[in-house]
Amino acid sequence: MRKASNRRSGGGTAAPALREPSLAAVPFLKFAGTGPIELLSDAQRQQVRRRAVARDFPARTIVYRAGSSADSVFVIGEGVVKSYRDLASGRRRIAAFFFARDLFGLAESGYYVNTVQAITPVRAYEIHVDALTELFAHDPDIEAQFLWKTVHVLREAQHHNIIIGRRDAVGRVAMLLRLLRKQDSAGSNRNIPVPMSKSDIADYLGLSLEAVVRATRRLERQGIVQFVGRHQVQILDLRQFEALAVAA
Amino acid sequence: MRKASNRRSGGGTAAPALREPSLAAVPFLKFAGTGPIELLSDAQRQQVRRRAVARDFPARTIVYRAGSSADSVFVIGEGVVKSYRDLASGRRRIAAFFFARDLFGLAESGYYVNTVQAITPVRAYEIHVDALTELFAHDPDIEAQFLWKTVHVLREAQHHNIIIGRRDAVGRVAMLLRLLRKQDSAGSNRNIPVPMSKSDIADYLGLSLEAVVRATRRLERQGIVQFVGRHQVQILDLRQFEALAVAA
DNA sequence: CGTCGTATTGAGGAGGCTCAACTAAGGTGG
DNA sequence: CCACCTTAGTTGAGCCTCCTCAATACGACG
Repeated sequence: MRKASNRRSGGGTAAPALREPSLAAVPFLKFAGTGPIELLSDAQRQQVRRRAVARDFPARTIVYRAGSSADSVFVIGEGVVKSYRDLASGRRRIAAFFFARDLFGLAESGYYVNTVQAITPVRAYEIHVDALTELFAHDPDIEAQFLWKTVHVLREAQHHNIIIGRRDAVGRVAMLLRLLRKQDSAGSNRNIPVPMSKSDIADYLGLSLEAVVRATRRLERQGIVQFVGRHQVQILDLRQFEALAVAA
Repeated sequence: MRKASNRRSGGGTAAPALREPSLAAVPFLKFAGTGPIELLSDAQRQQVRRRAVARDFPARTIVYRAGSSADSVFVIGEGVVKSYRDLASGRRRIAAFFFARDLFGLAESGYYVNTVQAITPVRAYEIHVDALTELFAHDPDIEAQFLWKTVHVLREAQHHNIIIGRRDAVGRVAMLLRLLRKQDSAGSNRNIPVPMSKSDIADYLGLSLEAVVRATRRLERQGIVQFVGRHQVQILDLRQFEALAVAA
């Protein structure tokens, strides 16, 4: 299914073929397969790496704030961030969670539109816009890959729209869990990592914290899922889970 | 503020500098101004035009259906379309309305993810994906413009997220009207064209038709706006209107 | 001047929100 | 090691808004 380049799960011993910064997306055009694939070739990753600055953000660190000058875009090597905006009403709306191999740094007229904050410790590659321009000029094909990645993010934003369009809290929570499941391990796993807090989940789903809690509790009482600590969910009844999460 | 090239509202007499297919977006980078600008140069429009097929879609025509093979992207010359998906629940979610100078044709793995239908009579430029590839190879700068346009659409999707995140129907309707107002005439106008039906508005806002009706009626009863026929709204109290639409 | 799709209005019920009190977990300093 | 403190999570009661169902009005078009 996937072009499984030379994957090796061990630690980095003798210069493993550079795997970061890596970009993943479901392609725009037809291809053999259905899931996300790696967009950048080894050579392209090197090109990007050369012009990027590797940075580490401890959990909770603000990467940038909405309204500040947008000088860079970022590619995540490892970790999870949230991209959000605080509204006049005092509410916070999380526009997206970003994971390894994601691209973020959405700007408008040179200023970031959202605030981005690390949820877990994050390693990211910061690419200055000048470097980005240079990169695109040097290799137009890299530009194409960034375009496809942006299209991918756009699709995800539309999916988010569909999620929060549901009126029932249980269904929305189920759909988010399904997202997190696909994020991890190609989605055949019954244990889902949930790095973010329930409060973050509420802000993402457009619910109150209480509604999220009640929804998860109901899922547990019905024997569909079970929380293992605060940051992992176990799926007990996959059939019912999918039924809820897909029904839309 | 805008590069007001040679605008002339009359009919096309002696070869006016080709204005279509035209792409508009708020830029990614800093620039002098704040609204959307034209992305393509005259030469680039010619390049695009050469590889595109001009097509006319009467109102209500389906441009393409979700799930069908995504062979082309489209740039709108004139008219309005809706891009939507029908859910298993029987509900319809409109992901976006697209207007003149917009780009649509979002695909995943070579298949359209949404259905697109003309709301008004539409003139569009259909660009086959092969032609698009060729176009990008020929002029990487055009590719960049398509990237910026996609980023623009992504921002709009996020804004849509914020709209439907509101719980009050009146506020959501106000935000949509504000969008339509900005779409038309740089937004200094008190008369807003509303090409779509209230049912479409409901599907866009994630409300029932009845809720949309009641919300508009309340706006009218409070003397904030007034419907003139079915497809135009007049703003009576701009201050209150903005307060509602911005508050989020 | 009928007919179909769109729009409007009312009544009743469900679900999420707010407010409020309380519990659990994680981190820090003595 | 434990007391303390802070943040995250849980649960209940009552309110409010939107949804559903149902009946009716309007308007464009043939």
